[in-house]
Amino acid sequence: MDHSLKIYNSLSKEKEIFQPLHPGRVGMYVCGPTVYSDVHLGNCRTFVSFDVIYRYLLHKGFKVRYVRNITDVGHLLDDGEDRMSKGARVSQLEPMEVAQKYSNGFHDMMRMFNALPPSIEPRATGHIPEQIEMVQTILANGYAYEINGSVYFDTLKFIQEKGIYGMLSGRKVDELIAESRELKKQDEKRHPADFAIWMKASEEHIMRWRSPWGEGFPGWHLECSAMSTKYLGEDFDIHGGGNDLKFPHHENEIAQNMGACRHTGAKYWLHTNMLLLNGRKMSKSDGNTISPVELFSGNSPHVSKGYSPMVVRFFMLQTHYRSTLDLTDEALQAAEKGYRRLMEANQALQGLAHPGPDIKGPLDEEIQTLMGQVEEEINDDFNTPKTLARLFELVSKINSLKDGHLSFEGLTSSTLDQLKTLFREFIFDIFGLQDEAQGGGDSAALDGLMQLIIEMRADARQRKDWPTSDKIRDTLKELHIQLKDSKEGTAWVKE
RNA sequence: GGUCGGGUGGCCGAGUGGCUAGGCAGAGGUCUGCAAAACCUCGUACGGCAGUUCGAAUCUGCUCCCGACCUCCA
Repeated sequence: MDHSLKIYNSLSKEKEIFQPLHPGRVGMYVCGPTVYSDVHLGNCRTFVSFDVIYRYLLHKGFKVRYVRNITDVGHLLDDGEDRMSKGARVSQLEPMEVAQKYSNGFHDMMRMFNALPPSIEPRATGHIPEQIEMVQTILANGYAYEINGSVYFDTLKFIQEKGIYGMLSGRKVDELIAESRELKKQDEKRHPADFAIWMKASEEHIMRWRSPWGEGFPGWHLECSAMSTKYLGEDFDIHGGGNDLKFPHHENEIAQNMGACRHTGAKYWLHTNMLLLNGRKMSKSDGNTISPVELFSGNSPHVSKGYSPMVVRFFMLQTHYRSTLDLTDEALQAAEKGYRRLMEANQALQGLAHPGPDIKGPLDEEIQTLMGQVEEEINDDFNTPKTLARLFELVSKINSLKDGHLSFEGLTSSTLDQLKTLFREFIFDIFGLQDEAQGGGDSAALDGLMQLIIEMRADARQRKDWPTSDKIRDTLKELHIQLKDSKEGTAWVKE
């Protein structure tokens, strides 16, 4: 059985066996959000994907330094205005207030999705000296030029000397020349493919810092180069982000890294695919959009009801991170049921006691094989849908054992224990799911109450008092509590 | 237009030369006072047209359709 981790590298366009630069340690940088408005659901998908990757690396025993930045400067709009400044102007706040407000919202959302916080969450504005230093290095190396207080990366020269520009996005410079849009300040650039690494601040520009080239602000791509270098070194293991960042952001990042320290930065580049709504890209302008909050509350024409964060997370795991994920109401409903099935099976499993005797037979082997496959699937480029498929095959076994359709004969108690551990680890530690059916703080009282009701119904059933027992069952159903009868007694679950 | 990724059973979604995931929905059965839950069985799908092959959904060519990116984007 192959237990090595394989990762698809966007740089080589192939799956490669993961070998960390330093044994036992992994450095991972993921491009975080620009905090100028509420988090987009698509952001959530990307960060949930990397959360699973982070969690799995931790599970494998790696010491992981996970850096995910917050962009709070330099990300310009079409008209040349800074996204942060615009947010500040529109709501009459300090740019830092805008950044703080949406950072808080972003963190709240990540918590709802049960995404682990990164080890370091650096902000672009907190690393202006590092960025200025990098600009100086790139200038000194001859891959940039200064004009009127702005500094541009000399893409053409870089291409001529290094010949690697475009390796990530598969782009060619001739095309870049021919198709580049008309942009403000483009006239300053020597070549349309050049990009700003330091921008001179105009009179009305609020966010500005002193630099060797006058007052200005850093270019959008620079922060990631500067901060990844600072916290992970000139060479590190994994760099991740959304597909849409491949070009120009990551392409330029690589160019900057090469321009500054002659390294590409990360060894493995991972890109998550886009989230679609009803088969097409989410877009505010044509109404084809839904926010995380709307999705949770059901307050949107695109969904028939609300879906909990864990259902949404499970839904995301059912698709591979490199495939587009199409959000539809129907698919969410299916995911909700699947999620519950998995959770309930796990609860049943954790409660299973081996009746003995402890003998190894065909069932033991079958379960061992499936458990091995679970591990194999996640090792194959974090294939969560396939991993889930394997877990669901085990769910059938678990439910059969619980219901007595399958005998414990031939299953060792050690394998049963391993299975319990495997489920706990995959569901909670790696997939990061939480059991929402497990009641909140009032669960002790509720449990007692439900126990009483279930006993009363059992009495009624013994007396063949069907109207009473059915009334209990139906009334609870209306309260979204479902009773599940089996040979072992009655269980209940919140719907 | 350029670049890239797709089109898989009613829906979602893996897979990728023969052994043909999984979830949801559906049908039949077991169980049940009746249900629900659970379990068992079932559908034999891979856009179209050619070709390679003993064998293709999987490879090649052509074609149709969809999506993303092309300096706003996770």
